[in-house]
Amino acid sequence: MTSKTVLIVDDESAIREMIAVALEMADYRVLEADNAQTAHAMIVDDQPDLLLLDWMMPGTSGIELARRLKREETTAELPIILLTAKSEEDNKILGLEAGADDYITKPFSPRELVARLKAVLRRTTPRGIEDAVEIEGLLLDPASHRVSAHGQSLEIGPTEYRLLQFFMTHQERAYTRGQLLDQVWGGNVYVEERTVDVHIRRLRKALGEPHQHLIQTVRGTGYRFSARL
Amino acid sequence: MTSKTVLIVDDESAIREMIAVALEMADYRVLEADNAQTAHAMIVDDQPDLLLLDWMMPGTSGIELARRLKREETTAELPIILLTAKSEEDNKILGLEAGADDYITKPFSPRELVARLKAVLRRTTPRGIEDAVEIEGLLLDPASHRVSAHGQSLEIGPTEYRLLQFFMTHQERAYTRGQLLDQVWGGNVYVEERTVDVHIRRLRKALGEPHQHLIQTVRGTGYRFSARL
DNA sequence: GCCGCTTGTCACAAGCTTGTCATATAGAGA
DNA sequence: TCTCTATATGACAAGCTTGTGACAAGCGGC
Repeated sequence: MTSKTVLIVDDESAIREMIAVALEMADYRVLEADNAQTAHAMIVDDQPDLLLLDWMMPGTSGIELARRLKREETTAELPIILLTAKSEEDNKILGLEAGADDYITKPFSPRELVARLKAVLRRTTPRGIEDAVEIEGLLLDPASHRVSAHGQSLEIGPTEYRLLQFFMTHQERAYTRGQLLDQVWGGNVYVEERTVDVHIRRLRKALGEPHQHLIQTVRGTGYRFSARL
Repeated sequence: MTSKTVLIVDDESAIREMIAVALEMADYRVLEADNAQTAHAMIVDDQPDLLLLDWMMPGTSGIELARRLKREETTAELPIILLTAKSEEDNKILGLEAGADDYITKPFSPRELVARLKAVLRRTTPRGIEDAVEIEGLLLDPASHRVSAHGQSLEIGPTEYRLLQFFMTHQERAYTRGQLLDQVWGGNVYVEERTVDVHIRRLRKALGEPHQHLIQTVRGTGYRFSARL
């Protein structure tokens, strides 16, 4: 299994360190940030799979960041676990309202943390990362990181794989080249929009004749993945 | 699409000019300021959509201005891209802490600038999630950017799509060709009014026999979209 | 350091769209 | 019915947008 990336946001480096160690032992990739701004940048750039967010921080607070992330389309799906020293019910409510998926009060044991984190990930990644997606005989299996058409496995490059995975988990919806760049390439990469075209072509080629029609051009807009004609 | 306004703040007029040209070519509206004070006034008055801010300036520095803007509620949401001659990591951190959304080091190519600017705008402009509209089996779904009649998707060009979308969201009301031009083509475009006729025809053709009657001619005035006879 | 694979760009080819015209039709009023 | 005016249509050339093949730089493994 490809290991997940977790971004820890907390202003106290000791706490970050403690958590990081625990997560690394549990085989997660770990990123750290000590304030909301940096965190936001890292989220856009590195696209972590989960956010461990401290509730109280100088500057933009955790809640504030959570709200902002939920508002933006590209980050709205990112699961968030709030960390807080206060155990009051009020905060819990506020946190969940802000879009947090779970909530842990300090102090907590590394074991508890990892357990909750697993639970949230299990809950929030119903498809794509874990489960294989299949459509019209085209199968993408994240576990083996392989794509096959009617059992016959296909030759496909890394970028095309990511592109296909994104498409298969976001069907029936048109995306602009810019959005695809954000979602598949990651945030602050500076790439020509037309590059998307080239990868679309490579993907189409890799899929072969029988599945070409799944990747549809939406003239004047971008592309769409759809089983419908 | 209405073009976005970008405010460039830099004390060197040569740099401002260079950037302004690049942005204008990319179809942005450009404002310029050579110091933080003027910039602040322009932000309040003209409400630009994005700020390109030089980091080092005489008087109030870029960072300082950024901090100030983030503190004020009315301007906190304004996306900021910092420009700087220094490529040190320190500044990047400082900049992001001050609330910048991205960061470009001089020298940079106009293309890179425009690309980043687009990315930031895309990220910060909350994507309006419009709902699908349906009438008499005719369905227009903005998400998938598709029009279908009783499940069967229709072949339709970009302009006809926009025209239909406008009509479906503004039913039971007659519009003159001029109004349609304004609404669908966008304000400052000079096209022959008769052109609307042609697109109406194309739209009718695309809709096919069963839905023709929805697009009605209002003699002496213009057109109307209506389910009523 | 060399080799092979992946990527991002370009330049050019193809394919669609679009705004206009010229011409055919259809309405309205006399 | 006839006439005048407003619309509908079919055809087109220019302008854009997208598809392609080739290529060079970047990266990782040997």
